[in-house]
Amino acid sequence: MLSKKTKYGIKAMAYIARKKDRKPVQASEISESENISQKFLESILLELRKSMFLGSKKGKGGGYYLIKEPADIKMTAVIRVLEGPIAMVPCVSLNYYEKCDDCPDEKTCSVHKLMIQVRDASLEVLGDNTLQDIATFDQ
Amino acid sequence: MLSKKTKYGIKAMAYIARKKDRKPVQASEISESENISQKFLESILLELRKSMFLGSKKGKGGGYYLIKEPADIKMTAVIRVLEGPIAMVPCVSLNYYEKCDDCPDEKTCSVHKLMIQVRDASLEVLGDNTLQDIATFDQ
DNA sequence: TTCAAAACCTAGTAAACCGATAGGATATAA
DNA sequence: TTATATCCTATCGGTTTACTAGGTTTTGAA
Repeated sequence: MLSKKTKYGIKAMAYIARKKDRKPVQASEISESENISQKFLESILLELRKSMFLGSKKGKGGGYYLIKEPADIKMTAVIRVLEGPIAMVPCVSLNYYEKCDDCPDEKTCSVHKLMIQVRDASLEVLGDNTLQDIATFDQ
Repeated sequence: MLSKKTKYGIKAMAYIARKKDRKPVQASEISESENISQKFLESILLELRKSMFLGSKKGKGGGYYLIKEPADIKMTAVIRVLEGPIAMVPCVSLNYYEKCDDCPDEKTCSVHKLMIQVRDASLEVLGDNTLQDIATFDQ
């Protein structure tokens, strides 16, 4: 299951991407428009800024803005930062690999075998989609 | 992330499927061979029996056995019973659908759009794989 | 120079979930 | 009758989740 944090984070980035001008967007505006608790959203936007997806400006007229073009932001990257591994099992994760305690041999593990396939399928979808793709309504 | 429950459940079913004869397999044997806490495994096997994947026999020489052929058990079914929805967001789930509180319109939701694709990709993999496929070592 | 608006930071917290464990009751084959 | 196995209920410590509270700091504009 996707956490609310990740869900809200994606929605927020999509909201910012949808704005034609590149002026900073305030957390309060996103919070209202997307029905997200403002304080919670603030912490998420902060994290996205620290992960170099967003820039920010303090004070009046400040807010958050995209650093890169929406078409250059892969959803794999966003999800990895907010949610963590894309794989459903650590022993199959490319970026967060961890050996299972119980499993003596990954090569003969039935779960491993299956989850590799699921990972690859998810990776393909999430790697193909950019923020641009999901932010736009048309098509 | 896949829960240990699901992981253990799949491993246990694969273990049972791998046995050539169809004699009941004891929880203790699976627990030892697959390094799973016996009590925890018991509860999982029980659940799998109640969900009509396994049959059981009590007393000496008892244990658990498959009701259907491994080739007829799709991994989608197993995962749905043990883990719940395959979709990463309830609003995209086929079997466990739930509307999001925050989302006024699914058709214009960027997360929805993306997660539909992920769901379909996962569904294809898990629907193609049967217990037979993942239990066998060869290939 | 003051004020208000915004991001930024730290801490806490209630509730749910997870991965077990405990302690038996019940059924069955030998 | 006994050992063996499933079956059942309850509990529990730890972690995570989804926030909330209560501020500090920076900045633009009046």
